[in-house]
Parts: sequence; structure tokens; C-alpha cells
Amino acid sequence: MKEVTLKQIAENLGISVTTVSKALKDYKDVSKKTKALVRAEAKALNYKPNVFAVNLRTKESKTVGLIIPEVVHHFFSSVINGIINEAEKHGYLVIILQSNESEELERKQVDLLLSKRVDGIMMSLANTTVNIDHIAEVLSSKTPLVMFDKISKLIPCSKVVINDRQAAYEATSFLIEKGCKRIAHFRGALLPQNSIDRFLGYKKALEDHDLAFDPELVYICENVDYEDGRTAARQLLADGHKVDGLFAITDMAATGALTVFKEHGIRVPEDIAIMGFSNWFLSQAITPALSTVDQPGYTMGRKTFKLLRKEMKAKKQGAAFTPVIKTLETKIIERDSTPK
Amino acid sequence: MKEVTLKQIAENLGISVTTVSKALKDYKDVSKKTKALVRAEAKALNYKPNVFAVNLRTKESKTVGLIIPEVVHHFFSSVINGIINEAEKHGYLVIILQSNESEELERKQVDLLLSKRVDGIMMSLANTTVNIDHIAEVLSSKTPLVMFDKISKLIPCSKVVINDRQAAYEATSFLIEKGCKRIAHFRGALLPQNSIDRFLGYKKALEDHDLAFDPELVYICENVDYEDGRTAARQLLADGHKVDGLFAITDMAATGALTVFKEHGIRVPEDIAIMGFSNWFLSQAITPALSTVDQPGYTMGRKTFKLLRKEMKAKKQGAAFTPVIKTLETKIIERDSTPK
DNA sequence: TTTGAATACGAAATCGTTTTCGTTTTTAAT
DNA sequence: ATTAAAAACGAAAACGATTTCGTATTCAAA
Repeated sequence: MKEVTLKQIAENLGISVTTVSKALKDYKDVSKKTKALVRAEAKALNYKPNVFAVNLRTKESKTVGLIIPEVVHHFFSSVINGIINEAEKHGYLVIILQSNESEELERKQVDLLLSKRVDGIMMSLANTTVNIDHIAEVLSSKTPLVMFDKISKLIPCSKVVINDRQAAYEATSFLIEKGCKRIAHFRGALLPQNSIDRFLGYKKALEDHDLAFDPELVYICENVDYEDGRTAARQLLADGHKVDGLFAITDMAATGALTVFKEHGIRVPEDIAIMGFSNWFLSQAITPALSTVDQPGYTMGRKTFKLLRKEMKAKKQGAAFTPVIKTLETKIIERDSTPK
Repeated sequence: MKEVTLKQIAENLGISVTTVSKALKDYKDVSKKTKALVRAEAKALNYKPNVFAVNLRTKESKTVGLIIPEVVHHFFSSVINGIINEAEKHGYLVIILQSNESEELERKQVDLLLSKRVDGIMMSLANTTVNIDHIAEVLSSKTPLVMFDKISKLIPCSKVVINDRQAAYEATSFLIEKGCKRIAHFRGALLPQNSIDRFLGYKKALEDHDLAFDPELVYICENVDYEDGRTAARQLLADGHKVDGLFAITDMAATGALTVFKEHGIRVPEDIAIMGFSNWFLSQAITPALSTVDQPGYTMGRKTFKLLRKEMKAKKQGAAFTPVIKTLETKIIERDSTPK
């Protein structure tokens, strides 16, 4: 009833452990006859290599780590989906950890993964992260690292991102083309790069189309969620601003705003047109269906793992590796929250 | 520039590897003085134990596996959230795999986890799974196993579930209490236990309230998603059935139906009242907000890991372990898709 | 001073593979 | 028959920690 090992097979066959190992790995200095025998015996005993021993010997675990701000989130779970599928194709397993948007926790998770000696790490930064020593630590440990979506420009590693600024620019321009003259913006917190970039894109679009930028029309949604959207929308109404368009940083915030508008008898898109951001499932299920910017989470996940794999390969072969920055395409999804 | 090992520390201090190891693990046959020295040196060199070696020696990896039908799903991602958080508290890492609702893939994922020698496995069955040999394999490998939500009654292992039948009974009764006389049901596929149980609960509620059960009012939503809900709703309308209530197997299907009704000028809840199931985020964001049954995903995740841990502990101590079946409470969430 | 028990320490086996580097055997060429 | 080359096999040393079982040292009691 004991575990089946190479030794076991070797004894049964009256040959050495070395030969058994080589036979199973198809070394060319083992005769076809012996290989056949070994394979048959291995199958008969239902031999499974002990990964712990293999890991120790080869110094790799075929396991990679993933750190994201939160799992329960349409965009991030799409990324996870892409990563898991791509990783599995190449025999890698994925350990998932969340930072819950906390820098402290993020730091802890990084340590955990390093001490687990994963072959590589993928991560998207927490909103609150400013100090990035822990990320530098990953680099200095020589562990391949790829960042995606919420990245730090200060870390020289491969990255997969979208062009937030440009996407926001296009979304805002889309509203303008549909006739909006006064467009409010629900932005995220002040620190995250995403939030800044989308705001910048919004502002630039206004300027390029000769519309005045009015800082009073910019509201902050700290958590960029549904409730934040509702709060900001109520504030917008309370402030008495007359706007005919809204560009929100996420579909959640946009949806929150939309429900508030409906409650106040404001018609969407006739009175106010709305653009969201991300194309979460939600956006097609609400009424009116939300026009938004498609952010390709699944593709981003796949691409992220692919880059990581390249780097892991390079490391294994002792080859040099130059970080790559991949920018994914976004596209406008026109639905019913903007005029035809 | 080499890795710091016990040997390294031992040499620096002129003592044996044995003593270093014992000192770090606080064995009582090491003097306080030596312990202090060793710890200081370990810290100075930033020593991190090699998990690969530890795994091999101790035969455990402090890693558990999780197999779910799909990651991009509000309920399952909530479960993941609960599992990850609870696991981390106890120093366990979680490897996540998806079956994409395919029995074949599920089988492969189980093998993967077993060959990785995870300390335990948690899983929710794919809809299509009928043959459960692969699950039996988990049991016979002595790997602790806990199933949740979509379970198999044939497998004698710990389980965490809700009482689908009762929850559906309550949801349907709720509609009846609100005055509904003819209630349609959008059910899931024929095989999954969840789908069967919810249907049974629906049927029983009708009977207990002296309402005729009409099989023609039951529609199948194979994937229980938004599109299925729309399709079934269109079919219901096309069939010319006059109903004043709908109990859908998921919030997604309910939302799909709701949009179709709205498109046809049918008022919700005045003309048709709707109950969903699961209380996904979505349900509070649509208009009218969906009344539904709260299915506690996060709690289910936590509870699942807790049970697994108990079993892993028992195994380690060679103690006997009797499977436990934990049923979690659900509750009706009243919103605006049912009359007040 | 001897004995006994604590108290500290270490040698070496072990976990199961992988891989280097010999050694032996077979085959082909002279 | 001899030799060189090729093919097949194995001994043993890693990998880095854990743990068993001794041995050496210390200290107090007889």
C-alpha cells in the first residue's frame, strides 16, 4: 500500500533507478526494449512522479502566482480566466491571492509567493499602493514578473495594459460627436494611474473639440462602484449643474448614476447621455443598455501569461530578457445610453 | 550570491546543520544562547527555508486545490473570495482550476491536482458531470475532499450546500403570497441536482397552496444565463400563456426575462412579478430591482475551507474523520420586481 | 569521587528525483 | 581476431531540509 517510486519499479524489473528515470524521460541511452518494459511497469503500478522531489531537483514548481486587488469583479475575474486557461495549456498551475486594495496585504502576498518559490508572478497593483519596495524585491529575487492593468511605471518589467488615456479620449469624443456640449466626468481616486489617465483623456477630448473644461463637473468616485455612482449623481443634481453627457470611469459607477437619473425622471439618453467603461456583463443587462468602452480582460490575462512564460523560458536558458510593454486595443461599444 | 541554506548558516557559526534546523524550529534540546545566535545569523542572511525540500520531507505542501465550473460568475467568485481569505489565515495557498462545465476537463483537473499532491481539494461539480469515477479517485488517494454547492450525493465526503428545494419553495410561496395565481418557472438543465431541487421546490409550493402545476409553464434554460432568460421569455409570450408570476433559476435568467417583458410593454411587477435566485450584484442594479433569494457565496467558501482544514488535520494526526454536511441558510430579498 | 540525570549537540539516514560520469556490453570495421 | 566506436546501463552525488538516535558535556546528588 506504499507509494510507487522509481525505486519500486527498478526493483520489480531488476534494473537501476537511473535507467528507470531515464526510460521514463525518453533518454536516448536507454534501449527501446527497456523503455517499453519500464513504461509498462510504470503504467501497471500507476506510477506518478513525486512532484516534491522533482521540484527540489529541478528548482522549479511549474506554478505561478497571481495577485489582484479583488476576485469578485467582472474585469479581474475575466483576467483570471484568461490566465488560468493559458497557463494550463503549458502545464502551469496558478495560485491566486488578493490584496483587497491594501498595500500592506499586497506586500504580504508578494512575500508569500516568493517564499513559495513560484516560477513567476503576475500582478495588478492595489489602488493604495505607493511604496513599491516589495515589487523591487521580486525583481531582485530574479523571479520573472509581469504587471497588468494597474502597473507602476517605476518598475522595469513586462507589462500588459490598455491605453487608458486614449480610450477615455475616444469615449468622450464619442459623446461629443453625439451632440453633447456639457459633459460631466465621474473619476476614480486621485492616485491610481488609470484614474489619472482616464481623466486626462476626458479633458483632452473636451479641449480638442473646443468645449470648455469645467473642474466642477468632475466628481470623485473613490471606489468606482455602484454606490459611488449614485452618490456622485445625486451630488451632480444637487449642485444644479446642467449637463447633457456623463463619462464614468466604470460601468458600475455609470449604472449607479443611471438609476439615480431614472429616479429623478431624467431621460437617458435624451436628457443625459452616458458612457461607461469596461464593458462588464452588467452593462448589457440594464435599461437602457449602457454604451461603454470594451476592456479586453480575457485577452489581457492570456497575454500576461504569455509574456511571463517567455521570461521564465529565458531565465531557464540563462538568456537575457528585455521587458516588453504590450498595449491592447479597446473599442467603443454603442448601446442605448447614447443617442443614435 | 548563492542561496542561503541551513548549511550556510551552520558553517558561518561553526555548528552542525542539525542544530541550526532545531534552533529555528525552537526545539527544546538547543540552548537559548545557540538559538539566539542562529536566529540572528538567519535574519542577517535573510534565510528563507526551501519549500521544495520541506515539502519533500514533510510530504505536504500547504497548498489546496479548488475546481469550479467557471471563474467569471458572481456566485463562484464570491466562493473563491471566501476560500482564499480563510485559507490564507491558516497559511494555505489556493490553486484554482475551472472545468468550464465539462466533465472531461473536470476529470483532467482532478488528475492535475492529485499529481501536484495538494493537501486537499474543494470542488463544485460541472453541470454535465454524470460519471464520478474521478471523484472516487480523490477519495481513494486519501486526499481530503470537500464538495460545495453542486455536489454528488453518491460521494461520501463533507459538503457545504444550501437547501435548494426549500429555498425555491420559499421563493415560490413568496410570489403566491403576493397574489400570483399562475406562476411560470424557468428551470436549468435536467441533470444538475440544483436544477432538479429548485424545480421540485417550485412544484411543491404550488401544490401546498392549491395552485395547479402546469408543466407547460416550465421552460428550460440550459445555461441559466441572460440570453437563455430572454429566449425562454420570448417563448413564453409566443406560447400565449397568461402568467402573473415567474420564478427563474438564476438572477441572470430572471434579468433576461425582465428585459424582454419590458420590451413588450409588460409591467413588472404589476403584470408579472419576478423572483430570481442568488442575489448577484446585478439584481440590485437593474430596474426594477430584482427580488431574489440570497445565496451566501462568501460564507460557503469560508465554511468549505474550514471543513477541509478539519479533515486535513485529522488525516495528519491519523485520526478518523466522519464527513459533515453543512446546510447554509438562504433568505428572501424583497425588492421591486414583486408587488409590495 | 562517583553516579545519575539533565542538557546540548551532531552524524547520518531519509524524502524521491535528476544527472554526471564511468563502466560494461554490443556492434561494426579492419 | 582485434580494435574502435557506439549503445546501454548504473553508482553515486546532488537538491535542502527534518528527525532519529547516539554521544558528549554539565551539574547536582549520593
